[in-house]
Amino acid sequence: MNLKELSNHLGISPTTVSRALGGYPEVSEKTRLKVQAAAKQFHYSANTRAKSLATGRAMMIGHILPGATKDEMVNPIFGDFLSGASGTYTKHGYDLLLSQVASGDEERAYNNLKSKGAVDGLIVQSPSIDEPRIKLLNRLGIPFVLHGRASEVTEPYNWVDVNNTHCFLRATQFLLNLGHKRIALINGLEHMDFAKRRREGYLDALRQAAINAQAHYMYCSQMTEDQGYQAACTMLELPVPPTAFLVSSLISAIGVRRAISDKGLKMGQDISVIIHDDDISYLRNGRDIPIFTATRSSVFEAGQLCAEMLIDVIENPNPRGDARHILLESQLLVGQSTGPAPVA
Amino acid sequence: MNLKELSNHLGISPTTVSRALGGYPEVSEKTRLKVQAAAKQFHYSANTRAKSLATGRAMMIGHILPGATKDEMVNPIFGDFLSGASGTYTKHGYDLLLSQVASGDEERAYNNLKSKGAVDGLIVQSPSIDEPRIKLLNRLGIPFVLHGRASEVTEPYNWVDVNNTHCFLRATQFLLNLGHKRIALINGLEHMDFAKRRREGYLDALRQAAINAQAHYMYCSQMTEDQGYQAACTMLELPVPPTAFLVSSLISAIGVRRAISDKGLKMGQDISVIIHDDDISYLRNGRDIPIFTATRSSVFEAGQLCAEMLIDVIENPNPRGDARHILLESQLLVGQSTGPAPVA
DNA sequence: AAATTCTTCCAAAGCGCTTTGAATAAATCC
DNA sequence: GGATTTATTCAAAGCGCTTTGGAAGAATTT
Repeated sequence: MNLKELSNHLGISPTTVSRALGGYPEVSEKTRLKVQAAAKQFHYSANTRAKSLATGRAMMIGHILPGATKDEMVNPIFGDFLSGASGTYTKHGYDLLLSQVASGDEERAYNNLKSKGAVDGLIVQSPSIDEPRIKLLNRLGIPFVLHGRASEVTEPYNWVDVNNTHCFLRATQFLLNLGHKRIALINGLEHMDFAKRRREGYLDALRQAAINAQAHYMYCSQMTEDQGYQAACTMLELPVPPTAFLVSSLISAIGVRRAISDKGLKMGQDISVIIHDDDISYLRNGRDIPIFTATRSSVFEAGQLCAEMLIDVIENPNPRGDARHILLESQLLVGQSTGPAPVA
Repeated sequence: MNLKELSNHLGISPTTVSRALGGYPEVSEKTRLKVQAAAKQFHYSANTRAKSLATGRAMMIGHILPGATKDEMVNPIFGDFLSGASGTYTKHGYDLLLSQVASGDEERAYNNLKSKGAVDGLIVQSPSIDEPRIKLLNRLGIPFVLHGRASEVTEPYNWVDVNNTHCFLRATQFLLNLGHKRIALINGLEHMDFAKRRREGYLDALRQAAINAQAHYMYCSQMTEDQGYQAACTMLELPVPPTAFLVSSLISAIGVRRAISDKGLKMGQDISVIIHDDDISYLRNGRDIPIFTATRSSVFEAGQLCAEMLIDVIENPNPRGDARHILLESQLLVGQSTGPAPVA
């Protein structure tokens, strides 16, 4: 059933039907009700493609899925972030287009997305320190919101980010207050912006406590269970091993826990661990009492916020062109994985 | 730049330009090359909405994201499955529309998706034993492929599934051969089809070995770390605890491992564990030697296969209407989590 | 050389919607 | 009561593309 058929059936012009359904004022209440009833009865809803062709608005937001090959890892936060964003889109009448872009092919892909008129805006995730996509998208004039920030990029852009530096500053201080002096940092890939900021927070806290940072207490890699395990094993083998770990992800921390227990040590007693917890739905950090003491910030909510910001940017483009920002603070939740530094 | 502008620029009619770019034969090689060059130069690519309005094909596949609320868990396999599917769509010129549908609202939502003409087909995931969406989509006449099967649904539908029964039959036999007699099953939610099939495989193997299944050795729940932990704790507290666990997911198994080590036991020695491993990119089951002995089947590949099947269904609708099926077998990989049953 | 077939190109219709500008009917005014 | 508003409704154009049905010119046949 399309507009024409529906209007024929009702004996009303397509114009009026369209207006009645669109909520325009220049149509009497009587006809509006009649039209709405008929639309419901026949399960009529306007064809998206025709509608957006006529209006020039795609009513679609693009998200980019990294990795065209199996080896490129899907970010574990991906699902929950998407879930948050998607709910917001639905509420505002937008749909979500998921596009896979091979790294290196961004320019062509984004250009294409724009010229095809497939999306009204984009969400960009996992920025590196000098994220090149910002410049690219600004140049192409595609509205976008970045989930995270890019320290070295000076041009303006919209972002939603967690205060990573402050999170890790607090987490480190928490460990210092428990008497830990040898604190290790198991972080994400070095060129990622969040990893850089977390390291800064960690280093700031050490500096304030007049403790020298040690290179062999710092590790950067993909945040997998296995990498966490390897890193922790290596560090626990050191002549002077750390007494506490600061871990950038729950998944890595699971590996760290495995290393600790393999070594016959007890987490929360012999070795303390603090993680950053994205509050992923399928990877809850314990039930009542968190397994890991954690700085927590929900990635689901971040998805919602990014989506809302992007819709706002699309629907109310700022004439002055200044960018929107949201900086989230995280909670510091005490769990079972931290305790006073062993006196040994 | 749109078709008209491009054709004006070239001094060629829109018709010819469209055909040249579309690869139709009724255009000379010379003009085709000219057109292609100009298209590249001006970054022209056809407006998706206009194109699909004209052709009647959306060139879009819908995936449904469960859960409009934060409480509904996002399936951990979601990202990798999507990644596999998405790559396949891109290769075939399709895009992926991700839609969030509140449970209970399916009928309206699917109907809408269809009448809006937003998608050419759908992928349906996580079927329950009597999955009602099959009937609904068949009735609506929307092409779809189910990832999984629905035991109690008799009408035809297309599916891609792992041979869950056989996987768990083999896994159980593997444990039996190691001398285990008290084998526990920590499974997914009871109404899920995969959970039912895995239980069947498990029960079949026990029956063949003339072992009576024990209700208190079987547990069903969401497959989270915490649930795995709780279930394992409970069972290890039994007067006669199991000597081996069969676990439906790597995530639950991480909880099981935690329970085992909390109890002061050693996995692979005191207690054996076999899991089903979906080979998720961010949750690799160890590096060289698997941590957990596992039945492995890549969900990334399943995504690819579902996508290919759906595109085939859309592009070559079977006049006889018979359904397509792919049944995948999994590998049984031996890792560090299994060993002979303790003699005690 | 005229008739026929290809080859290559184009004008125009149509996909299903929104929206502008105009027309009609009803209501208000002087 | 005729002129002017106001409230409703509609016809038609247009969004950017594909595709049908020709048309013009070149190549082939008789």
